[in-house]
Amino acid sequence: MEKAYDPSEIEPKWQQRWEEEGLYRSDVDPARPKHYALTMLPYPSGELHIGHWYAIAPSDAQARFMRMRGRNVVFPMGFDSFGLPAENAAIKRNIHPKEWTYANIDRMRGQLRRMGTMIDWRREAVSSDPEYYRWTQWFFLQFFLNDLAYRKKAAVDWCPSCNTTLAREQVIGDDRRCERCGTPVIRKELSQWFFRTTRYVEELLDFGPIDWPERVQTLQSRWIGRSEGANVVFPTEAGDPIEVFTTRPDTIWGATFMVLAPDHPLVERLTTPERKAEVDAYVVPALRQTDVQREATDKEKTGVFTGGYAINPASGERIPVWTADYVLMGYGTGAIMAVPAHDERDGEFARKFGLEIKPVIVPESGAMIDSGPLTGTRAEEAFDRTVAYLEERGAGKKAITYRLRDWLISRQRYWGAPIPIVHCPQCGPVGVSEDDLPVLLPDDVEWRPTGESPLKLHPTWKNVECPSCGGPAERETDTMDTFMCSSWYHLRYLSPRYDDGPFDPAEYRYWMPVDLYTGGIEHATMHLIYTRFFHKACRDIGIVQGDEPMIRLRNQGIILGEDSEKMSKSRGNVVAPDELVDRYGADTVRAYLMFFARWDMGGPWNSRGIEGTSRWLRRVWGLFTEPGEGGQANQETVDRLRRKLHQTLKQVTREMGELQFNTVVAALMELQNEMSQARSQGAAGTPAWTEALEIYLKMLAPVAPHIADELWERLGHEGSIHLQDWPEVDEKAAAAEEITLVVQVNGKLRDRITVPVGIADDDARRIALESEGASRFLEGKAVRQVIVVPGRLVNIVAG
RNA sequence: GCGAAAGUGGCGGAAUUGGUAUACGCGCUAGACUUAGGAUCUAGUCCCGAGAGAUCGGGUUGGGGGUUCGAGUCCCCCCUUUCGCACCA
Repeated sequence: MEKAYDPSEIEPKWQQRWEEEGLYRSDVDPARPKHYALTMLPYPSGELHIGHWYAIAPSDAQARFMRMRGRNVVFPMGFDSFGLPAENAAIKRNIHPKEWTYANIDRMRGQLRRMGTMIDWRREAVSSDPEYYRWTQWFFLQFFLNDLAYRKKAAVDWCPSCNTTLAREQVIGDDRRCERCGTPVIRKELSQWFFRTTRYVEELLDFGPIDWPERVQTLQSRWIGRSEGANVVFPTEAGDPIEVFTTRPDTIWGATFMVLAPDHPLVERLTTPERKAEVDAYVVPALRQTDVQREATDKEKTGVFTGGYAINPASGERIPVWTADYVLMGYGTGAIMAVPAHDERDGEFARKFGLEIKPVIVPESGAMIDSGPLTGTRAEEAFDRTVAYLEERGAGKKAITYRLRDWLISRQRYWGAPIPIVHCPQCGPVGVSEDDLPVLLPDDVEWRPTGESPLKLHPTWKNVECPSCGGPAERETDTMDTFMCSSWYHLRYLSPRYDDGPFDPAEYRYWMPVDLYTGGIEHATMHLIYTRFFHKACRDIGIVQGDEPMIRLRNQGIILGEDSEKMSKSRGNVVAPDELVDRYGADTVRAYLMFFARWDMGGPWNSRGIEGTSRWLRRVWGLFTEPGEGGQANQETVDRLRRKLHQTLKQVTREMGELQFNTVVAALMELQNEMSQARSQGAAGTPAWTEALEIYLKMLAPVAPHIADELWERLGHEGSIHLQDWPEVDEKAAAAEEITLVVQVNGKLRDRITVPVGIADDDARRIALESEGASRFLEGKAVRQVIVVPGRLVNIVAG
């Protein structure tokens, strides 16, 4: 009696053997076409959850498939290991962030090995390793030297009690209090480092060279937020002109007042002495709010009159200047011309405060009225003619504005890559010499909450000589945003221990760009814009080649809990992959994750559903280990087996390429059913049976790599199945000799007739008309038309 | 409010892109086999009606309308759910 399928026995065995044989090592090989399969690296939060499995295991299957298709595939892995959670966990558990992080990495690395992936662990990169962040710092220096990094003041949320900067998630409640001590936060201006992402806006909007989901393209486009319009200058009575951006310059004759953002520098200068008290009383609390709060649409409009007046450069009218929080300093010029007749928000504001509303556009036609010399201009010309008019008079010019702002990379945090800058009283900010990298993050810091950045409080760390003049100077004590680390990890994977640069150019030339990048949609606007920017910036500096880092992107969906709610510890609906692996084995978990839902959609977990996948793999095991029934198969059985086999191969080949994993597994289940049936009809022992067994295992190999290798060995093969070539479809075998011709009368199904595959249209038509099912419904009716769809159906139109 | 995606049996989902709706799996029903298991195997399982029966007829892809010989698929209107964005001038 053969042994039953026992994944707990075979899986560790094969994992060990793969490791010993170096089966998944991938090296540069110019003789073979490469395939760089990349999946987003995890944050070492503690342990791998089912969402990690969902992202990684099907990606691994696809990479394995590509490898069998003849590509030299690299599928690397690493950890995005800097970041705030390590500091929070450290404070909560009184353990050093480094210790916490590396313990988690060890644990998660072990879990990843149990998954049975083809990860080449020699290429592992960990972003908090000095040999990694040395190069993160190096990239910063390149940006600094090439005018892509600069410093400016920017507001942060600040807790005046803890005396520290708070990240967005550390500020809680509508009244915006510090999560630790409950003190209301204030906004504080600090000098911080920015990258010039805005230099690349236009190129970032071009998705032509890459195959990315529409959804991601839309999200990025909206995030970048390109608007065409005009900048127009309004003189003021106080002297300083106000510049505004408008997408509707053609409504300028209807601009009856202006609004400045509360933090606009001109608010103070335009405010008249008698209005000052009221303006101050409005502006100060307004600035404490977040943009999100200020931008809440359902909120009633508020604002105050500054007492100042501007001149509308088109109409020449004297119009009042207000300040209101519905105008944002961060967008456009931080000031607007208000056209209450044609802008909903301005209209609402004007009605509330009794300001003049002057229509200048005919609602139906869009033509301009009451607009001085341009009165009567048709809608199509309104924009261009108004801009030309304003340009002639030096009052404005065409302009494009973007929502996207430069990337703020400074973090007033400990657990991150130190910014490699020295502040010298004589020379200003000076880059650390490349030879002195990495600027090591010291371990001996006071990382408990003291109210200051740990690096600032370190007794000696920040004291250095200026790299330029040699005088006494201080290190920058801010660290870098972790998105900086994750913007280039795909490059470090190529040569994680390379010492002469961030990556080995030979490896780069062979492997880049990434051919398939998989990961969650949640990174659509941050990571995926930053990494594209990073690549383009590096291209212009001369570090990398090509316009885009990742050619094809695909997103997996989210697995919800069994209650259809988002998984969370507090809800108690978290699915633990380790328990599933203990019970069913990694192959079953992998296969079920590929089967239970469309991969790009995700959906609620079903703990009973996995039984079906488990059953299937046990049946597959039986197919290979139980002796076939006696008897001789007839030709029909053999033909049917081969037809199903090659049809399945064709489908699986196409769908693995398209990442349609659920139907791949369904097709393999169907073929297993067909093979069981063929065996009971005596097919075992025929050449077709042997062919079917081998092709079956090769198709199974990417999905369930352990059982496939085990059964491959039991078939008597030397060497791993994962080194085999993907089988070729035998089109002849796959082709059906007969088809089912569907007969419809007036579009309704009336009969099904088996006919030869290449049947002539006339014959199909005749057979359909004569069919029993159709003739029953044709009695007493005249046939008006017969539509023949070759190889499919005949529709008889009668009445 | 704007944008995107989705809505198919009791459930997860399939449908070669305009041509047999409900593949595959879960669950359920009945039976077989038992060394009684979280086992395995066989048959059945969209709804309604007729029939002892193999079958036969009708209906069905959130709702309504349209295009078409033919619509789950295309167009219009509406409803619901999920996810983004949210006063962007």
